[in-house]
Amino acid sequence: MKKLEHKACSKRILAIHDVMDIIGGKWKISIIACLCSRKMRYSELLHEVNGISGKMLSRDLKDLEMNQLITRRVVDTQPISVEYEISEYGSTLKQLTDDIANWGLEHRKRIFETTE
Amino acid sequence: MKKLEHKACSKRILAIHDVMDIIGGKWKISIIACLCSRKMRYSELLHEVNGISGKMLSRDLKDLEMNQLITRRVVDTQPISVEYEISEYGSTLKQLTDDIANWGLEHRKRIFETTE
DNA sequence: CAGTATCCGGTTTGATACTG
DNA sequence: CAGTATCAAACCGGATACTG
Repeated sequence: MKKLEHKACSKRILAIHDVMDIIGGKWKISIIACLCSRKMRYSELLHEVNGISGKMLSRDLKDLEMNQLITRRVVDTQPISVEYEISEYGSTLKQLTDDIANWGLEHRKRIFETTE
Repeated sequence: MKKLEHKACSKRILAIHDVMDIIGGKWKISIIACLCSRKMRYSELLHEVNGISGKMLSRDLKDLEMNQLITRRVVDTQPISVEYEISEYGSTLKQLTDDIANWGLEHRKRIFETTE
């Protein structure tokens, strides 16, 4: 877990900064959303999270694991595979990722309507 | 409104990418959260959104306005002031920003508990 | 007050090649 | 399969000075 700073200003704004540090960035929410639906291997995520590069995926997975949102388990197949799974704590983000995805879906509709 | 791309892959993941394009980044959610509570002038936001620079604030405000999430109104005082307000569409994000802030507040608690 | 312009270093990201 | 190493490009974001 990363240590947090403490400054004297609006708690809500600080809290939002914290969240964006953890799940902000281009890919993290997508990764979490994927893993909320089912556990996945590295290569599956690489395919599901459209557009992510291997480097970013492994870096973000490391971050998410560090923040205890997901778990990593090496499966002793030949060759090895690695299973990523949402943690109990991580699943407290499920509602949030759902809301984000749903807002995005509605937004798409709106865009396609207004731009014909 | 920005045009969106269209590729053949999971709609939910695409939707999430859209959302992160719009409200991702370091400051945008904080700005929206502020404006959800009340309309504010530029200088107020500069003070409320702890740590943001003038450049980033005006850039993000422009982005948010372009996406029709907020409105900008020049008030003819001397010197002029500018009032930013959440739009009707932008207020559909209120629940989301609340959820993010609340998750962040809980997360802070958790961190301070586990790291003593 | 509400910005814009410029400079500039740091971070993020992607492509590609490589490893166990 | 599941990554790591390296390089280069793009973008982010702060400080400062300036404008109407």
